[in-house]
Amino acid sequence: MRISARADYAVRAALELAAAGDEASLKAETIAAAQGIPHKFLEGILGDLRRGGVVVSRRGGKGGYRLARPADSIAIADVIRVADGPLVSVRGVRPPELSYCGPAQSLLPLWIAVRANVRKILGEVTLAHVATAKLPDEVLSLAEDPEAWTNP
Amino acid sequence: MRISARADYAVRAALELAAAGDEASLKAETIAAAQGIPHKFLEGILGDLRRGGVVVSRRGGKGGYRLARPADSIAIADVIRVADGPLVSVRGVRPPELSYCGPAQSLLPLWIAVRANVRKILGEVTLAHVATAKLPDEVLSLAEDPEAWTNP
DNA sequence: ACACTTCCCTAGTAATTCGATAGGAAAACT
DNA sequence: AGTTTTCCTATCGAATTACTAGGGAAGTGT
Repeated sequence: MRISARADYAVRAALELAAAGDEASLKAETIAAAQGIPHKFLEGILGDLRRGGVVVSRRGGKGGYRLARPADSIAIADVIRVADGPLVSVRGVRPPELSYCGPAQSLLPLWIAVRANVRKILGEVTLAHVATAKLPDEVLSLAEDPEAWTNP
Repeated sequence: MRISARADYAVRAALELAAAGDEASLKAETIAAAQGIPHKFLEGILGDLRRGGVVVSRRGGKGGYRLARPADSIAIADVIRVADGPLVSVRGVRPPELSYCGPAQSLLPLWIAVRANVRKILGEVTLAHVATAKLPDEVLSLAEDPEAWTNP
C-alpha cells in the first residue's frame, strides 16, 4: 500500500503554494528548490494540477503558479486524485470494479472499509490545515498515539 | 495509494488455505485455478509466505501448502507485510523515516494518521473473519455506508 | 528401482514508474 | 526587442512490477 512520488510531490507543491498565500504566485523552480523536488518532474505534475483545476498558472516575467481556490477549500484527497488517479486502488482498479469469488468474497467490503477510513482523513484535511500545522483534533489524536509511530 | 497485485494475490491465496481448513493442504496449481491467479507467479508469492512463516509446505505426491497457524490468529496485515513489505509507504519508505521541511512539516503526522487508520482495520481482521464472511462489526459498519461505495 | 508429483530456484521479458535532460514554441512582462 | 517563465514533446536509463520458462530437489506410490 504505497503512496507514489507523484502524489507526495503534488501535495508538497500545493502546500508551498498554500503557505505563500492565495494571492501570491510561485514559479516551478522556486517550489522545486524549497521542497527538494526534481524541477522538470515537478513541471509535469504542476501541469496535471492545472488541468485538474487545482492551480492556475501565468507565464512570463512575473508568472508562476497559484491555487485556483482558497487553501481551506482544497482537500489533500483532491490534490492526490488529480495528480495520481484514484485515492485507493487494488491492482490499478478501484474497489467497486473488483470481483472476488469463493472464500475471497468478503475481501471487497474489506477494501471498501479501508478506503472509507483513508477518505475520512484525506477528504477532510485541507491544504490550509497542513500548511498552518493545525490538523483537526480527530486526526491529531490518531497521530499522537505513540503506537502509531512504531515500525511494523 | 495502491494495493499491489502481490498483496492482493497473497491474501486471496491465504484465504483459500483458510477455507480449506487448518489440516488440509492445497497445491499451488489448485489455488491458482480457484482464484484465477497466474500459477507460476503465485508460486513465487507462496515462497515468500513460507519464508515469512505464514504457510508451511510439503513437496511430492500429496504435498502442497497449508497455514502455519490457525486462521483466526493471522491478520490480513501479516500476510501483506510478508508478501509485499511495509503496509503503508510513501515513495517506498515507511512514514517514520520521512522528513519534510517548511509548510510540509505537518505532512508527516498526517501520513502517520493514515497508516494508523489502515492498521486499525487490517491488523484486526483475520483470515478467519474474511474466509467465513464474518467481518467485525466495526469494519462492517464502515463498509455498509452506501457513501463508501460511490466512486470519487 | 522407477516414475510421477509437487515444491523450489534462477533467469529472463514486457510494461510501467521514477527521475533527469533537452529543445523549443507560446505567452507575458520590462 | 529581449527576457522570463510556462508549456509541450521526446527522449533516456535505472528500478520496480507483473509475469513466464525451464529445470533441479524432495517427496510419494507402484
